[in-house]
Amino acid sequence: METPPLADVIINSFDGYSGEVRKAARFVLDNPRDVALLSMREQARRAGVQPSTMLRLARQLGFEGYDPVRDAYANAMRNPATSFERKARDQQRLQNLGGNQALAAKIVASVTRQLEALSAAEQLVRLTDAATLLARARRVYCLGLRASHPIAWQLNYILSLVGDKSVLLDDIANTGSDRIRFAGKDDVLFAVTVMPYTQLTLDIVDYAHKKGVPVVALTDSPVSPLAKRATITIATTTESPSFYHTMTPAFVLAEILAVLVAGQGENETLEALRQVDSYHASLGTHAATRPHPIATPSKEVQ
Amino acid sequence: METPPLADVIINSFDGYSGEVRKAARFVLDNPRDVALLSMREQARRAGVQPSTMLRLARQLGFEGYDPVRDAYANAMRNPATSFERKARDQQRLQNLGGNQALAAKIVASVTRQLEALSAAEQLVRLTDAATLLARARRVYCLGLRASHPIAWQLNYILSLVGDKSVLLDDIANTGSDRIRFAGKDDVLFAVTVMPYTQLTLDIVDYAHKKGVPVVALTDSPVSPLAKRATITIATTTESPSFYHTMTPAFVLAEILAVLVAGQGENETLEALRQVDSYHASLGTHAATRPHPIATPSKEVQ
DNA sequence: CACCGCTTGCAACATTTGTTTCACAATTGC
DNA sequence: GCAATTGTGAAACAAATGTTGCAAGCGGTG
Repeated sequence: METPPLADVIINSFDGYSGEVRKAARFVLDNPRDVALLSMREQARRAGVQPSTMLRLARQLGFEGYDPVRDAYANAMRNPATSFERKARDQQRLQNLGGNQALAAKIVASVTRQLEALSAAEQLVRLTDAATLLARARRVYCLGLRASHPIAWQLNYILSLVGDKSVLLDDIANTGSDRIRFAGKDDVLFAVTVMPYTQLTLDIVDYAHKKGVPVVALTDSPVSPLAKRATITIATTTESPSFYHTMTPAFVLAEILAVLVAGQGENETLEALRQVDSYHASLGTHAATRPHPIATPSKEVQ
Repeated sequence: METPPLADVIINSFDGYSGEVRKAARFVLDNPRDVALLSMREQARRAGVQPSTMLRLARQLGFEGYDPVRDAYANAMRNPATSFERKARDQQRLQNLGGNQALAAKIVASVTRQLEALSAAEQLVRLTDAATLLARARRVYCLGLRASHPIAWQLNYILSLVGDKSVLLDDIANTGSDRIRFAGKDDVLFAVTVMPYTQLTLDIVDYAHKKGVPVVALTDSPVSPLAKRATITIATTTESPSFYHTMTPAFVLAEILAVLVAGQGENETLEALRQVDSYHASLGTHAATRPHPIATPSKEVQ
């Protein structure tokens, strides 16, 4: 809460208030957090004012009652990162939009907020730890079924660009997980699942865990069933304003993880990327948007 | 609130809890701020749990009632360094730590910025227009190869939850695109590719376009080769501080698109979701975190 | 099968909440 | 000085809150 929501408004019209209302306003200005955390009556008590006075203040600020005021302060505390003004602006725009566009905007806003949370220090530490573990592994087994498939696939895909040590545990004819048999202590199993947890994923993780294979878990909670078996657990959220949960935060995490792992490869990574390029050039995989993609292959790899 | 007050305690004894209490504990873990800001009953509602269960959780944690718990969380919110200081501190820490964490943070920041741009007005219009087109289509063909696979797959997956009109143009033995032969004017082809554009994707889009099949293109530029053939083009960025471009913005767009399309299904969507649930219940696809998932199947679908 | 302990949902409880109402006091204008 | 307006305090209200107690349900044991 960089600048408390109503601070400006209150300060401007403060002189217009009288006696008791000023006391109430002072309290709000001085204890913005308490506005959200305490009941109105309790605030009145601490401000040395009657409950009615609190209400009068709220009304003078243009609100229906005191709850809207508390909500405003509560929201400011919920996501300290984004400023109140911006939120207000977004809110404003939301109301001007149609239902579908509003929903779309809401989802974007929600996901954005969740992404911001990913850069918390502990998360970064976990990520880099996991990256190190994966980078040192002889083989990386990627496992993500159903809704978690894109995440596991993405990690495997990027890792496959820079080497051949990644194995995607997915295949037709129900043989997808068979290769986990060859995993050992020197390998790592990267497993993804979120609520409702896919039973097969848990089973495979269980199997690997019993065999002593280190597990990097990407899931939705530190108390997820995956976390129990995991050496390192990366937790993220999946909440969304829509009927379907979002896998986007997990998706970025996988991308970042992959990039970090690849980065530890140094020279081998560069060499591999060069090979990928010439390979695809030979096969004509990509449309030729220009003569030949030679320089800085890094940015061009798909 | 860097580490929420009771997080450790809850995580440690989580396995000892049972059923409903776990749900309550999950909520507390996932929404620490709401613990302080909302009434217990409201939290119970959001956690999908009886108020009594919240109380039982509090008792199991060694508290007299639930208010002490809320107080603990409230205090944690009162004191913490202001977000500004915290940001500065995080920044500081980032520089002290390895370059890997800095890179991770940079990627997150970059993607976050790109996501914010997605809620621009025109984007939203394009999205909803595309959603309407897809919703009205008899059949939706999803096409995304190589790096674009997760995006096409995700759209197809979500659409498959709520109906059977989506077809993923991907298969083994190089037969992935064969089914596009059956597409006509009443269908829609959803195609994804970004630089460097996959030749095969362009070819298939070309084929469909010539047959009069409307095309919704998700790509990285309004002048991408895809855009030329498209009825509606949704453009996004793929830039990333790392060697590998990010597919995350495209991924959210696909998720949102899917949700919007599903939303236009109304009753059929709800019915389909119920079916998905009972189907998976019969097969035991998901781990049973509780006796039986009855109410509000919507949130539980994976 | 009956029994057990344990968990879960429900309805009821006394408080506390935000709000309304109204009488009284203070202030203002004439 | 008096009337009118405004500000204040206290009591009363319905609604919502945290909490309690109990009955029904569950799975396992003898």
